[in-house]
Amino acid sequence: MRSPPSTYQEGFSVKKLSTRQQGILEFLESFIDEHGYPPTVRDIQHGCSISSTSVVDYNLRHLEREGYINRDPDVSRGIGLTEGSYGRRDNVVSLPLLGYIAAGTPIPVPTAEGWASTEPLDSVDVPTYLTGGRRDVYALKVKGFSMIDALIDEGDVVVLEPIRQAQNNDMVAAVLTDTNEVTLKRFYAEGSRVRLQPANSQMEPIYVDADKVEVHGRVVAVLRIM
Amino acid sequence: MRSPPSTYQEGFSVKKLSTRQQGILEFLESFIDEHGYPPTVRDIQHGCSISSTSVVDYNLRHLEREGYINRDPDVSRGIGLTEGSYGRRDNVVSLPLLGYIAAGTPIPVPTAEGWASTEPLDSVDVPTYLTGGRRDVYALKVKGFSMIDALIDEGDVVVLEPIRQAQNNDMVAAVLTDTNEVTLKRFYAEGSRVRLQPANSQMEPIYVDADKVEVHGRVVAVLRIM
DNA sequence: ACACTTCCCGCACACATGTGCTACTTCTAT
DNA sequence: ATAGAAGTAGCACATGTGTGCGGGAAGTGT
Repeated sequence: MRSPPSTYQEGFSVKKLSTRQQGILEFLESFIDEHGYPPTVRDIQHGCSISSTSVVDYNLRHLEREGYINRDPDVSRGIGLTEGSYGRRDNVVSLPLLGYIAAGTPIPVPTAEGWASTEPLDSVDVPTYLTGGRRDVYALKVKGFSMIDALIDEGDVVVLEPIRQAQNNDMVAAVLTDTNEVTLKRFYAEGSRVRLQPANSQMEPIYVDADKVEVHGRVVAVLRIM
Repeated sequence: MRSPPSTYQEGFSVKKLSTRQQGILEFLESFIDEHGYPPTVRDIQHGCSISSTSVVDYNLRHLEREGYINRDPDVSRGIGLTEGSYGRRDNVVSLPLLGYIAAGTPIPVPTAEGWASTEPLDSVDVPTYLTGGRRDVYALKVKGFSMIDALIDEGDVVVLEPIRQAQNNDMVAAVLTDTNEVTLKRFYAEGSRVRLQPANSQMEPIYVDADKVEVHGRVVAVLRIM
């Protein structure tokens, strides 16, 4: 929200904003938040202790050129934050929390279809940049400590995109059909069998026949509250 | 969204809206959605094919009296939908992304005060349940792979609450003042010295004098995009 | 028919508000 | 130093915009 459009993933190519521009941006945000409509140039002037409307205009032009805001010319209060405020609900998506997943102590898979047809226990709001705009994404809560090897701890929430066919190196929720165990591992297809690789070199990979494994989803994000 | 505020419960007092008022309400909604700011009386006039501004005003008064909208008198575009559109961002908060943190390769701490006075590089929207409503929370991006032992991977974003005094077992961002290294570890006070404990039993803890350590923040959440 | 309410119309006043103009200050690089 | 760029200041003009006023049209009950 504070950065020009696309930069988040890459690191940040943020052109520096002057203190005043930063201040205007913050004022803009809180004003809209408080009033429900954008401020006028003079609102900004007084709110930011600026002595002239033209200075506000000058800096607003700057902010628009840098992509922080949109302006509608000749329209009173015609200022909008680019990613902001109004569209912000679009930056959050509510995911169904379908159940628990663990490695060591297997949890029975509710239905043959996996969690897909399960009633959600709860729901979690996550920012869209975590899901990358994918559809039908769901969340599972990690139970037990046996998946520390995958950098995932008890209580973590994993966000999964439902897939049937994994690519190598994907971290997947896989069901071993003969034992009905479900586990989070990295996936590697090796001929007729599949290697399920922990992330910790201290632990041994699991090898199973390809037809004994069902991939239910691929982990796209992890959330941990400590 | 279409029903008047509190009166609805009681039953009756719902005065029916005229077609025109219904239309104005819908126009209001779509206009705000499209432009990011409320319409003027004249915008409504043209948008709803009304021949006079006073008619719009008349109906707006009506809508306000019935509780469908709020108006700020003498303020251009000072119209707001009561239940609407604006107040639903309470479940997301925008945190400043203040910089990087790593264990192995120490990164110079910008100022003696830590990141507190640093210009944010970017910002990250996170759901409020991750911060637990704490104030002054900030985010750091993890650089380098040397913190896998703490279940934290390269590129993860850690959310920190600024604290000066850590409790045992807290995961903290700690600065070793003599080498100016900053690291994420679990914190244990042991007499006059401090043990900074990795989460991996394969790795040795760091022992330092208590006065050689500055705790800057406590990790309250971790985000990982895979 | 009558009064009465609700709703509509056109207009115009007063102020709100975006923007252009000119001049001045501060910063920055040569 | 010095020139150019970036930022600040004050003002004024044209237009945007909320609101009030007199009056008309349409429904409603008696």
